[in-house]
Amino acid sequence: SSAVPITCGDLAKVGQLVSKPQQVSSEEGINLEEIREFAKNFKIRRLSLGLTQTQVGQALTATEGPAYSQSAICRFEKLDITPKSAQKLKPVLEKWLAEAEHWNQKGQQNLMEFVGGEPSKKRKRRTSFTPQNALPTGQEITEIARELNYDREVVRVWFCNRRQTLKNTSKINVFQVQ
Amino acid sequence: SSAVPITCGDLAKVGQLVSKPQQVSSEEGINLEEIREFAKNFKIRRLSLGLTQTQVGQALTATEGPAYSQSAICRFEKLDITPKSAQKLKPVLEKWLAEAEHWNQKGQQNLMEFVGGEPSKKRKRRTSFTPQNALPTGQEITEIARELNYDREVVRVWFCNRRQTLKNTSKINVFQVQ
DNA sequence: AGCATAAATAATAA
DNA sequence: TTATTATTTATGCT
Repeated sequence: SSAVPITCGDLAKVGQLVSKPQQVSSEEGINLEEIREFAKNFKIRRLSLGLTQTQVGQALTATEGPAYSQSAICRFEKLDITPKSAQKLKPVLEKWLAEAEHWNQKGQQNLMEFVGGEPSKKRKRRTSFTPQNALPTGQEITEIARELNYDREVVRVWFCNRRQTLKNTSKINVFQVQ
Repeated sequence: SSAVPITCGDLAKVGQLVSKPQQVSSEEGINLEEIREFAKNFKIRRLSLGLTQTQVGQALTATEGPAYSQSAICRFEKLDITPKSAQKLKPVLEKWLAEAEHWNQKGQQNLMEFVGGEPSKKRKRRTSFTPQNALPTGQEITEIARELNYDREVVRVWFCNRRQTLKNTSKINVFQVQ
């Protein structure tokens, strides 16, 4: 049988390409294996610093030129990104992370300042729902799921997330008590 | 004024005690600083293996005697646990993690077998909520509004706007269940 | 001592 | 990228 040509255009992602025999993108001289290695390490180092993808994105947006979304960081870590984009992003992340680690050496407080987050940002207190504004009971969820023809778990999570969205956007906290 | 005695009984947690001057629990000879160090490292090593607290808990439950809940692992990592409990849990976690790392060396597959998770467990496909015209009914809106303790009109308009947006952008009008 | 689930985080459909 | 769904972590409760 004839060999199937491997299309290696702009649309293929690093994660898909890296497992192929030739690990160096010939045309552009991009070392995919190196990128994979870095991506894996980046995640571990990020977590070691206790940073979220969102924090990294926001900090990069503030210091580097263009905007870096949480999704972008996520996609880089998962290698769900084209070699060209990865090649461009890698040095930016590398430099930033090294600097972040440098500040962390000098103390957690310095890192947080560097990242630009509120140093005292505390987890929101868990809300206790009163009977008046309680989430739908298990039975009600089941019923709604049936009526909407959705999986019960999907509906449960939807209510969970929906409440969060509403809480975040409305100035009035309809769900009682912080 | 008289000195306030620091109560250091069974109810105080490692995280609270470790910042105090005396870092060795005198009565029981527990080195709190060592536990803190280990807890921090444990988390990083766990994440490096790509494991969740739930996975660790379940695996421990399967191999070691008693049950270890996700909450238990979480509380250990956050040091929200009494010195006595921490002291008891530490060697168990240490031994297990070392073994997990050993298997991971031999390949990701081996680790997953050791952990006991389904190797092919894939993230659930993201559900596309595409409300068709008939959904939700007036009664359902009333119910949802009541459950969320929101004004009915607010909810109705929200769905109206949402449908409108979706109608403009989506081709299919069928409720899709993934 | 752990369950239920709220809050936070990661992943992804569009 | 944005908006928002799914997953993971943290915690109120008893």
